[in-house]
Amino acid sequence: MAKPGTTSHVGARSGTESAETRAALVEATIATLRTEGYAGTSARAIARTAGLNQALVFYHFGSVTNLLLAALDATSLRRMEQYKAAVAAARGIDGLAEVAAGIFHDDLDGGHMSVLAELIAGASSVPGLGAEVGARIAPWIEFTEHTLADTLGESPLGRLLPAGEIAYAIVALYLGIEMLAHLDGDRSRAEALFATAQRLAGLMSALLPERGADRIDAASTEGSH
Amino acid sequence: MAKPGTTSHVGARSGTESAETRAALVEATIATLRTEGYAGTSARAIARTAGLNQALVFYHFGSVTNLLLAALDATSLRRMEQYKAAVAAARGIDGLAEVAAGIFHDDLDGGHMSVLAELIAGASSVPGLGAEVGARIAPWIEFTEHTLADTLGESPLGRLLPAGEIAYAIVALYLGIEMLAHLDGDRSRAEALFATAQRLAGLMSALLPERGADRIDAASTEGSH
DNA sequence: GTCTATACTTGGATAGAC
DNA sequence: GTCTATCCAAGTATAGAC
Repeated sequence: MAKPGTTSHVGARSGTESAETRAALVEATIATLRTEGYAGTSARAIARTAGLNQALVFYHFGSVTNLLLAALDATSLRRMEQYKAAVAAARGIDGLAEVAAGIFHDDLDGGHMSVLAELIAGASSVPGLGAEVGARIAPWIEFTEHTLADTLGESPLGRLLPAGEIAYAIVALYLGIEMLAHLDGDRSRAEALFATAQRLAGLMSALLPERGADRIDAASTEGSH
Repeated sequence: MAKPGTTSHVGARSGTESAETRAALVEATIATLRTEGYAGTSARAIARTAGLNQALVFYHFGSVTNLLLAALDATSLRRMEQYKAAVAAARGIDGLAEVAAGIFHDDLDGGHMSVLAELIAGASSVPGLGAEVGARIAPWIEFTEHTLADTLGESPLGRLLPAGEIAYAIVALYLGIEMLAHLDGDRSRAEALFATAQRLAGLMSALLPERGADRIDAASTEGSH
């Protein structure tokens, strides 16, 4: 059968307009997910947002679920790049807290985290979706873990806390905050929380040796674990 | 019009079987939400689980959404009672961590938290649902806040941390963990996290004065804030 | 109060014209 | 590659018999 959608398809042809249509559908999916939620993101709704025909969803992606995953991949990629750049520029644990707060704000506005939240939400209905979404979250936990290890790796606190578990907790917390903020449309509590986190991070950084502050570029060459 | 469903309805008649039917539908809703997820919890699916007719959902509750909220109310009430009893019996911050871990385990098995998570998930589709669910989460944040204040209220840590924000964070974290654990069906990471939390709480309680340990019954009579 | 039957709507997915 | 037209499944909700 060889459905076009799944992953690659033609896609990599010369400069065909097909790629543009695919991209437009992906963007429309993100926008629809953001404004209408998971349940409101049907092939018809996506096509309407994109100003395209509903049948194109199935021609290019095979199913709505596949398009949903493609959309998640797209935002994840973009966000990961931005996170990495922001984290690389941050100094110490208080710098990280600042980055987290700023990015949370961006995410709520841009709806990138919403896409993930909606997909997690909808994952319980479609059988295979949960595992697929889970696989796409794993890199975020790893990224958080590496960032943590690099920031407070050899400090007393770093030795006390298992980085993997803390990373898992941070991702879970971030996700939970997003969902709560999404519920009543009230992001003030979430923002107050990030403000407090920044304050506490400031306190902590004063107590800790400023590891990672001036050796960011050396991080990848270090094998100490 | 006076739809039967919304909140009260006849309900409080003598010993009518109507109440039993309502209860059966509520229980079936919880069970279905747990096994099929939000999207799979239709009036038909609920009725099938209950061994009843689909039309009864609308007769007794007016709409599926109302029944969903009734189910959330039911589990919330039950869980709140269990939480309060468990917390009242706990000693100090390490006792609380133990309670949290045990209850998390129960919740995953019993699916009480799943109901909330699914409803939060689905809330983005139905217009008014988000606010309704949010209103039902508020008591949990308050409960957590009171518990925190009572446990480490006058300790140095208690003075440093704003209880309201930490409570908000804890609820968000708990929710996020539940959603992540639900995703891939892997609860081992979550349980490892709770084990670590217990270990850390043990460390902290050794450093803090054991406030709240022997004055739980006096908590409600205290006005100090 | 509970059932059967059904009207109405929406969404996934495909066939086939262009 | 994109469109129109259409099939089919599943869901909400109501009417009316019992």
